[in-house]
Amino acid sequence: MEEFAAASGISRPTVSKYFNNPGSVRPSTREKIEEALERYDYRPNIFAINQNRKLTKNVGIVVPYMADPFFAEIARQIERRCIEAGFRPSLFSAHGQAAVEVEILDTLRSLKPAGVLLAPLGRASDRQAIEKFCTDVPTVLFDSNLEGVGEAFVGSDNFSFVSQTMEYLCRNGEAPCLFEMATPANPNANKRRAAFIAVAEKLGIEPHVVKIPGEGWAFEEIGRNGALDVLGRGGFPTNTVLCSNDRLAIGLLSACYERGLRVGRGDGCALRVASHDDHPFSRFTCPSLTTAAHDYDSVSTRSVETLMNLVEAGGRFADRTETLYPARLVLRESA
Amino acid sequence: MEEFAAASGISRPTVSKYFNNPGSVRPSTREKIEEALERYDYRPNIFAINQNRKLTKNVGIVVPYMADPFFAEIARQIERRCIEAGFRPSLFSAHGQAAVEVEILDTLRSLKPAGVLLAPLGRASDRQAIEKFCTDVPTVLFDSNLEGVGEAFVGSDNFSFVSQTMEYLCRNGEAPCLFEMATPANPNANKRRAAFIAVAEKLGIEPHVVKIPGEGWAFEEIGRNGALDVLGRGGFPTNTVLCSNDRLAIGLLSACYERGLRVGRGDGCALRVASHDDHPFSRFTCPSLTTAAHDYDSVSTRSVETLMNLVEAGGRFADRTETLYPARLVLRESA
DNA sequence: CTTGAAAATTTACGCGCGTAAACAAAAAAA
DNA sequence: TTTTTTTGTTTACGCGCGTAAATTTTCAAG
Repeated sequence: MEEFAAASGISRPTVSKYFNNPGSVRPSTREKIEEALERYDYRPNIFAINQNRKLTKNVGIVVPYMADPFFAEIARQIERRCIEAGFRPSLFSAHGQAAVEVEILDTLRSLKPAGVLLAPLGRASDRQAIEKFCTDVPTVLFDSNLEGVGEAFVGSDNFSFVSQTMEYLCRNGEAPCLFEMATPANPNANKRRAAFIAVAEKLGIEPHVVKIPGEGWAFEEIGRNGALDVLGRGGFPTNTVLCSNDRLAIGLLSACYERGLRVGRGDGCALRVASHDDHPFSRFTCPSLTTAAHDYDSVSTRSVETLMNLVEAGGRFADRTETLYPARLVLRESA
Repeated sequence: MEEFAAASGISRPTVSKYFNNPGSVRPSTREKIEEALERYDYRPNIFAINQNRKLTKNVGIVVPYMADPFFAEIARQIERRCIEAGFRPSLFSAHGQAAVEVEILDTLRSLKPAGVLLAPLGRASDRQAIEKFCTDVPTVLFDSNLEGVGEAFVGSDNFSFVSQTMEYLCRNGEAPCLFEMATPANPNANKRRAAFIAVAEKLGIEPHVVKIPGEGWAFEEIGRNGALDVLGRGGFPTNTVLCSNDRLAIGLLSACYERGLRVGRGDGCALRVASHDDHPFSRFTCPSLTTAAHDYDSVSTRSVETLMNLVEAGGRFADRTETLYPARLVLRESA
């Protein structure tokens, strides 16, 4: 930087100031620096920068399971918005394992990030470890909420998801039963079940819940095996099934196809199937899946905005806010 | 570190040596340090470390499209192996965009990584930018090869993929046509077409290639639209279709379902469909997809091994090696 | 033209560690 | 025990930058 400053005819501290915030120097000197920047391709050493700055421009993004395209997509959007905001995001996936999640938080700590956007594993998470982390590093939770943990939460309104799919299904046919994992990994699943029961009560229908066994994040496999089992034992209690999430539904549809059970809302169909999330592959299932879509855009935008505000506020909010976005019903062929 | 060294009763340079390589100090002093490490939870500052080390322990992992679970999975495996080897991997996705790929390489440069594992976008890549990068940073290419770029390549043997699926299909029914994008993003697609033609010649069958339009990485959508188009114009030239990759096949199966075309090898089936990659969702398509599986394990292991050797060799190999792993045929219901 | 604020410059320090050199101590070999 | 080798210690420097204080220059307003 010493040499580069000499070459541009500006003093090093001013050049340093420029790289911190190009707008903080006089336009004439800014031009001089940027001219020199085109002649020599100098770039400040990121390690030296981060060593001296009290607050780095790093942010961590942690998702529970990157092999789920839903998380890949939301991570992508969040990543870009962070870059646009002038930060350097680092992306991590817990790969469905709590131990890895803790490991990531440890790695993150040493990166001294200005803030972290964390979508926790949920039930499986080491809650204590995450709480501890959040007291050290300004953290915004997204997608999946851990009550009271982190400075804020941004996610989807599970009640909106379930009420929309249920009302649609009830309007056009038999009331649905809920198809879900017995011990869901994700807290959203619990909220969806609660919403299912509440909405059923409101609509005056009986809340059948079909619980299937399984652990981990191989939801398609779990959904498929569970559905094969249910179908083998006499089938579902209703001719309409509402899946807790799309990945379970993908497994269910695969099982129905294998059993020769026609899914859809037309004549000759034995079962209607709907779900939640609008997984990127839901358009390509057979039949295509009627589902409730996340507002990816709002969630990612708001998550990043919230984190930026948090950073500016010095890492703490007076009180923990929860922002929930409603679903958008996507009608396709399965129901 | 000064304080920690004092607390452990060892000099700072020795403690520094310990963190560089715990085995490089005498067992008795190692014990002392690790004892102190349990009392105080000291961790060296990563930025200060990287600033001073000539060679960092960082490695970059770059994939073309993280929302493809295939890449998410292989990235996961590579990531873990790097950690096991004592390195600090950073994961990046080009999200299908060449500009982002170049941006990533720029970011990577400033991380001064010991090495980089790069799965390039392929045809869309800015070849010059990548070549330039590879002269600056020791790089091993994986999954998709750019001839002559990087110090080594590790991937799958496309000929093995195609010959296995074709021989299987021809043994049990009509010879297949190849279903592929007109301008494939990935160089593997070109190798697979070449293999298709070569194997067809060997088997004495006519090499029908059905090319469909489309750009980008939304393969399912492209496959679906292409297939709908083909089916609308009188269908495929044969009753057996070999897709260039599973994601196209997922789109094709979706189109067939919509058109009421029964896919499979049994009676009453109009079409057999097979493919390549063994995409994580291929087990859950309707019908489940017969395909050729990558040897994930070997590719990821070998990629990391190769990079480690490269780093030890000082960043250059005498000659560029290409390691190809054969496919494993996975028989399911679609063919 | 004067005045005062805004912006640059000069000078200087320190971040937390790697690393080299010279030396002392401990362990292994003779 | 003595010699050799290995391992630690002491001392010292520098990496590339952020940042603070004191000073000077620049620019806009009066």
